[in-house]
Amino acid sequence: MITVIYSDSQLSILKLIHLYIQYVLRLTMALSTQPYKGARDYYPEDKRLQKYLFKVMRETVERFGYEEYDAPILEPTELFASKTSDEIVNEQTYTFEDRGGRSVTIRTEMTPTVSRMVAAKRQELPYPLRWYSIPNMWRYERPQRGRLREFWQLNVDLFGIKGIEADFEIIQVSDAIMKAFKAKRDMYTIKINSRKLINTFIKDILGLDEVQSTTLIRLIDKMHKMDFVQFSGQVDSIFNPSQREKNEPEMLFEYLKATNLDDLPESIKDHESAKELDTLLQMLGTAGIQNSEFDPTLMRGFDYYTDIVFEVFDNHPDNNRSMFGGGRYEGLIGMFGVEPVPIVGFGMGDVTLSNFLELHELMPEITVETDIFVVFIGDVYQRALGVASELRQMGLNVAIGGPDQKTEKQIKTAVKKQLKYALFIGEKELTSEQYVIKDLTTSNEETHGLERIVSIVKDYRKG
RNA sequence: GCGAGUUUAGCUCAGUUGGUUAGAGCGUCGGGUUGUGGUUCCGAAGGUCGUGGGUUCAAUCCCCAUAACUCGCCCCA
Repeated sequence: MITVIYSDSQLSILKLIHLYIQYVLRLTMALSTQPYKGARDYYPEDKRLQKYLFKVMRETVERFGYEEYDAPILEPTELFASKTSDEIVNEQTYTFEDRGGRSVTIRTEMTPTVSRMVAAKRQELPYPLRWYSIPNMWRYERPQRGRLREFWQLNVDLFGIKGIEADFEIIQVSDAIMKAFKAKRDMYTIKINSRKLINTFIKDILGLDEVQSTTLIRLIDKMHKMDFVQFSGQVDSIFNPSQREKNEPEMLFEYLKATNLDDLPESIKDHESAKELDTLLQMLGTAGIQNSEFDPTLMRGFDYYTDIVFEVFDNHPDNNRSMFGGGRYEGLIGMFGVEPVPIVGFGMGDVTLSNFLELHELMPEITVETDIFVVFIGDVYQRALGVASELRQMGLNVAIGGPDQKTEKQIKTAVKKQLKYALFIGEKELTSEQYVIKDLTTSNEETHGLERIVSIVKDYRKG
């Protein structure tokens, strides 16, 4: 055992060294206050907006009889690997091993999960099944406008209806959500296409093989990103010489230029998918959704959708892009060894929706959850707490200043919290049971009993 | 994975053709009012000019690298 005895001056030097080390640590090791790349912090004012968005979504889809479900954010990696392409699983997911050596993946979409849930109770669920969810998802990719790593997505799915009525309902729900957000007809366009129709045309009528079709679909999906000369050049290179001799590329261009079903080439015009599209567009028109139109170039990815697809486009010149969409797809239900179910659905992301609402100035001012802030004056804090409790029992959301805060400070706090009302409680008020309620936005003050105060606040809350 | 732009006070941004103590507005804190804020007046705190290296007598400024952010591309379930 060695005991070291320091002199006073040595101790003060040690203290200085200690302080210096702390200082250096603070400089070099200070934690970043930034949220993780591509993810957002929700401060109360942000969370309020999100609550508004979700509330409108929930109220709208529930009016159509959809029920909310939820599920874990983690799934076994196989669930995604089986369905999605290798590139997505390997490069765009958060995948890791749990402590038991199992590979798990944070969900990047809801389809595998909802398919698993429906398959598990395939026989006992009531059809038509109307389900929705607002899950958060993670994709490992570079953030850019309208795309982050973590986002929330309303998923709405209708299971068990084979006919076009299901597609109609899903598009109608999409439109109802836009309306519920106060969007006007001219702000967005609903573009509709049939994957079955284009597949019939390029495979059965033009006679393209599987590889040609896939390449072509992929190219059509991108055609609005290039000029027509470039596009037609690339289309030509997909067709083989004998197909080119039969003028097939020109037939394709005729097809793609159609702005309504009557413009389609004669060879495909009477196909049942064309008739279905026609019925669908008529149903939408009858339902007052006139801003829906046929767009033969709409593809939405490659393999996923099997029949009707639709996309809601923002008409604003600064944001002329697809906001969200959906269509009919097989899902993964068959993979779980049960009989498949017809599914039509869509997914609506919160980021693109927020962009839309901001750009069209549709984002409302959201009021704070707290109704009223109690400002106590003098040595009455305990008794003011009693009044606050009474108000809470009467249905108000009530906050109170810190026990040591001066009156001025309490008011500043209430104003900074953007509250509408402050309630002043001092000796005078406690004695008379008449309290001063102040409207912080107008500086107007009135003196009332608690009953009257509660009704004033509740009236404001409703408005 | 590729490319462009940005990074100076808590926030929004000036600025220095390389030269002593780097500025503004807003915000924050304290005071002029012991039962009342948002308007006014006075005062204060707050910056290794993103990080590391190089050139130079001297770098916040020039060069290189790197990170973060923003916007595109790729991809998009």
